[in-house]
Amino acid sequence: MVKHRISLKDIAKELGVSISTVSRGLRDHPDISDEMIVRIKELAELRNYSPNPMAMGLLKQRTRMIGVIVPDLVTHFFSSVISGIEEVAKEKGYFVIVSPSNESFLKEKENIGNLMKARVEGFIVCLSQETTDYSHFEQIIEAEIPLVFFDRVCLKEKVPSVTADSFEAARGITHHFYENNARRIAYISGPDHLNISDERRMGYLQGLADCGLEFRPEYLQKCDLSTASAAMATRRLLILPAPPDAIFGINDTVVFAAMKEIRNFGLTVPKDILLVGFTDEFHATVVNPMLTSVMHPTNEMGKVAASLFFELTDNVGFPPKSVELKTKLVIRESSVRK
Amino acid sequence: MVKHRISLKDIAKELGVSISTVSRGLRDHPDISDEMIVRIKELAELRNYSPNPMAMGLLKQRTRMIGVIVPDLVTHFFSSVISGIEEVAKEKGYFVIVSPSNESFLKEKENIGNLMKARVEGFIVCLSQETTDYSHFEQIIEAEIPLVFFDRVCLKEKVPSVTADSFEAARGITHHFYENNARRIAYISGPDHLNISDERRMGYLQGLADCGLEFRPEYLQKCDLSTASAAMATRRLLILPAPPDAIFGINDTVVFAAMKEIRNFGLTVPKDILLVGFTDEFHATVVNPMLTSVMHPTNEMGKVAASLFFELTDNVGFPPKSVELKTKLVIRESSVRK
DNA sequence: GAACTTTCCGCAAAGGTTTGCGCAAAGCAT
DNA sequence: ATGCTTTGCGCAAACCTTTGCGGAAAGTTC
Repeated sequence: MVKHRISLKDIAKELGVSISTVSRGLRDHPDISDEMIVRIKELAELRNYSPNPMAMGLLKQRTRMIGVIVPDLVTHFFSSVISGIEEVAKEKGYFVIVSPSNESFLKEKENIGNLMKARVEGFIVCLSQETTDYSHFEQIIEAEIPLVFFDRVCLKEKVPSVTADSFEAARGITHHFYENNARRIAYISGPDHLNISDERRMGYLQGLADCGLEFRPEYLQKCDLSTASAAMATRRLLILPAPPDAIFGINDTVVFAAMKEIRNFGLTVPKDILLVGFTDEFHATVVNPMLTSVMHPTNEMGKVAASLFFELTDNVGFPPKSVELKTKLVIRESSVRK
Repeated sequence: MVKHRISLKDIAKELGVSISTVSRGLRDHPDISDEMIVRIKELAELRNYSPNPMAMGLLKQRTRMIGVIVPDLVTHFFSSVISGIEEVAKEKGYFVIVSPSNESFLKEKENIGNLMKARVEGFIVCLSQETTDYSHFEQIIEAEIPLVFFDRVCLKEKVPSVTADSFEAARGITHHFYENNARRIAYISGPDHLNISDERRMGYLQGLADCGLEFRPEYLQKCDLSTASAAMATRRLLILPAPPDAIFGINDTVVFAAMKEIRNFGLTVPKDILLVGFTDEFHATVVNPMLTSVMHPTNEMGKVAASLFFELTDNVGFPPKSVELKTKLVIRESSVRK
């Protein structure tokens, strides 16, 4: 059992005053004399007093905790978004509890249930790839608990969100491929219901149309964001009679897996196939050749998500905002033909 | 403000019984009749009641939260360790609050201060690379709060810990290099005060001695675990009059940075330089050539750390345990010469 | 000197839950 | 009928902090 922690009662007893005097003294209440305030603060400091958040929480019905649900931990993308969230949250005196769903719908629901039980004051969420049923979010909305989505979002008419300009980014990639003499351009997508999959697919189609290229269904392959299924999607492209001469994937991890498969096939990047990813992970510059990728303003995404969150507590009843941040294509070796 | 949550009082009022009856009924107390228990549970379920953790916490001085401090989020290593911790913690009805220190001593201290304020029931910690002053941990020990270290550890005589067999692993790497005809073997270390740095260095030295190779100080370069300093350490090796023909690094991220530097230098792996890393990240199989690395039983490390944590609450006063887990060298292209 | 005002404290209720202990009613033994 | 035991509840204290409001003592005004 933990040693007894110092409470207002202990301070009060030692100073020979009441608990309410100590409580007010620590908060510079005008009813308390300056002399008394000094005595109280000095002793509190000496005794290493800090208020008990459970008592405060019980009284004010506040935990000062925000639940953040991400589908994956091990990417710079999410790490940087979380950093942005924490920066804004900390300014407001809030904790962030990160709960990875590991791309599992059931785990996502379970995490939300657990965080509800822990009485977090609200949620900032990026959907798992399996999530198509949003009823667990409807319950949060129903309970009037603040909720914000980022990157992979849903219920935009009810919940504020911050995303990236995926459509334009995918369109830009397709243009970039075309400008590097690629004519058989493929896209390895994720699950259809994810807004990022769909927006990138639409951008890809628009890009093809822009360049006067015909859409070929066999050049649009899906995977479930695992490296194994990404490898299989790549294989399906490579064994085509007229395999693609350029491929982009829904994120860098998918493209890393594609890169392995291309190499296993005895082909080389960029000579045989141009390659581009999304999210610009650290390893984009480690792999050989270095990977062209779409850089997201991830830290800003986190900050915007947290700002939207705090705006919610101030502005109940306003229509939810949707913020779209601009991305940038970082061109490296993998997508350039001399 | 959040809508009113259902409390025992509400259930009691609706059933026309007392709060203590409802409280006991929900817990199958023998003083409460079976009939009453059924009525109470049915209504609680219908009203979606869940106990308020702040009230419980105030009463029992428990938060059911464990603070987990890791130096870095974006590696499969830490992600998998955290998974192991969470698995055991969840079995015990506990939450895990993950606080990354981002390899910063000050951030580590701040995180601990914040988690103390949040009244987590204890800590499971992996040291930041900057940590040489352990007074913030001494304070935890002093307060009789459970504390366990993993991977990068300190205060082993006071605090239970779980590590990997770094000495044997480094020794094995050195042997492996030797068996692949490397004779100028280098090690890119981390900060000296980290046990993993030191143990791997000792294993390296032992391995050199085993193979009848002379230790050359210029083949032992240090970095601070950032990719920039890893690149510089690599450069210092490459510009030597007799540069190494094999290099291993303290972790995969360091080795990925080395890989880039070697390529920038116009050299190739493994033809010119054999390469090996630690922690066997996912990208070890993406990079070309695929990287040989030391695989750690990370999920088990997490489970052992959490088990040690819960043992602490049961067995106060016992000498702290030190568990060392076995690693495995996964041999791939980067360290094999035909 | 009396009446009124100001200063600077303290009491106790409240948040939600657990639990020691008390009590009324029913059951049982003599 | 009486006395004892068992059953099945309820009361209220406790955890820690904030805060509305009350009150004693000092200060001010007439």
